[in-house]
Amino acid sequence: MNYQEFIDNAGISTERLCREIYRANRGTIQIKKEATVVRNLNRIFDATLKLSNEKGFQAMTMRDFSRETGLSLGALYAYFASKDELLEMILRQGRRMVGRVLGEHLQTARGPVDQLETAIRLHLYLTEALQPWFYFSFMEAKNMNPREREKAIDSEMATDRLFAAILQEGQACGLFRTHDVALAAGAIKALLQDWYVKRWKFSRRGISVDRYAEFILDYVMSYHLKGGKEAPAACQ
Amino acid sequence: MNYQEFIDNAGISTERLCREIYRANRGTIQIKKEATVVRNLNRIFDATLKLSNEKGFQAMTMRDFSRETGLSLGALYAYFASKDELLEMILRQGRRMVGRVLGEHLQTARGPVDQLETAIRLHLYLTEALQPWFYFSFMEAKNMNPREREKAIDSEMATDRLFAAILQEGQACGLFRTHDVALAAGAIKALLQDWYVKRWKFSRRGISVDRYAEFILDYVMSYHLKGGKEAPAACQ
DNA sequence: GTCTATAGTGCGATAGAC
DNA sequence: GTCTATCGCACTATAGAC
Repeated sequence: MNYQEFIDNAGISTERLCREIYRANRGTIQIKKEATVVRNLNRIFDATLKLSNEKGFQAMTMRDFSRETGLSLGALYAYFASKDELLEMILRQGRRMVGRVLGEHLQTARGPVDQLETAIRLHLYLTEALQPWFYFSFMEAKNMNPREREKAIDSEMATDRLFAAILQEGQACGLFRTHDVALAAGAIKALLQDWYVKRWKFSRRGISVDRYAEFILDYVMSYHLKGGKEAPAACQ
Repeated sequence: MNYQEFIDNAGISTERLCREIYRANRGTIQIKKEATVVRNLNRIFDATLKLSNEKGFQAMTMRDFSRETGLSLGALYAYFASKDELLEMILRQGRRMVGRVLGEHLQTARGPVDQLETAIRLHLYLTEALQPWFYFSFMEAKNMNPREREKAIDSEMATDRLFAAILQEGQACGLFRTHDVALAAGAIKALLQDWYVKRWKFSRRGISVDRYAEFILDYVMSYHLKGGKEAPAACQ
């Protein structure tokens, strides 16, 4: 799998995201014509991520927001009841899409090495495709209300556990060297996170996401894989 | 070197930091009695880092701040002319202390392996000792004015270059395997950064800073070191 | 469905008493 | 050196015209 293949298969598009949001929030969104809602939600999301990622969600005023979206203050409040609800809507829907994509693509791999590679590529490609959302979610987490923050922490821990489980299995069947799996899983996560948190650095250097995927895989495997690359029978 | 030894030698203390800040800002601080200034600057710094790291510098109001420091609004403005100047004062002084400590301790190492270990431990221990400041500086960077943001980026790039130079030297003299040094330096930085950005995760698991230092060193060295650990003569 | 105009709130910063 | 009291402003959110 490379990034282009991932994009072709994953079914990630802002259009789809906005349509899902509309259908999930028919209660709070006052506008009734689906085409209008989808068009404007697109603008609303782009503007929120852009302005927040430039100067923070709290610091983004509704006037900035109105200018960026091209909608008036009054019109904006037809789509959400408060700034806080806007935040929640974006986070919730992003989480849903991330969960769907991970769930659909993770189970295909067989054996720890293949699983580890798939999980790393999948996370990296997903964060590339939704980079503004991941950056937003990461940077705003500490400013959220307790409920939203807890969900962000849950999600962080779930990723750690996913990688830890793969590493554990690889150790159990004798394919990987023995290490603290929690620390090692955290390290993988840190390397993946760097991609969307420091995107400017990689862009500046002209590093593509596929190139970075190769790099991380090399880095991680050189720590975990034993010298002889023959898989023991226990690893399928 | 372990963390305790670092602390005993590094001369990092809030008291010292506050005294330096006072002397560097005699122009803008209206209060004249040094003892008073140092005592209150201590409160001001602790409160800023605490409140900002809980909910963001922008979201911290001067009224929250007054409550946390125990000083009135009027009193606070005797120490800085605006909220923005407070931000700048804290960033500037932190940078100065970080620069001093790195400058004093980095040159002692000889040979790429020793240099790499020293640089990693030093960065890790420094971020541990000043964790609230590093976290603050990292999370608020994108909300700063252009001048401050540029300084934060410069500092990030300088660390990358420091690690890249060590790796480059190690490769040149045949001690390290050949890799993209810029990517590898960034990876080291990402692993170090995880320590102060995700401190809650490590605390929760009871991982000490010395334990994490061993982990990172193992991780990084297993990627760079060639099989035979004998250093070629060219590496001193 | 989108607009303009504005009510009501809470902010950063200051003046002047002690 | 620190306080209380308050100014002027910019914000979020809403009401009502079109």
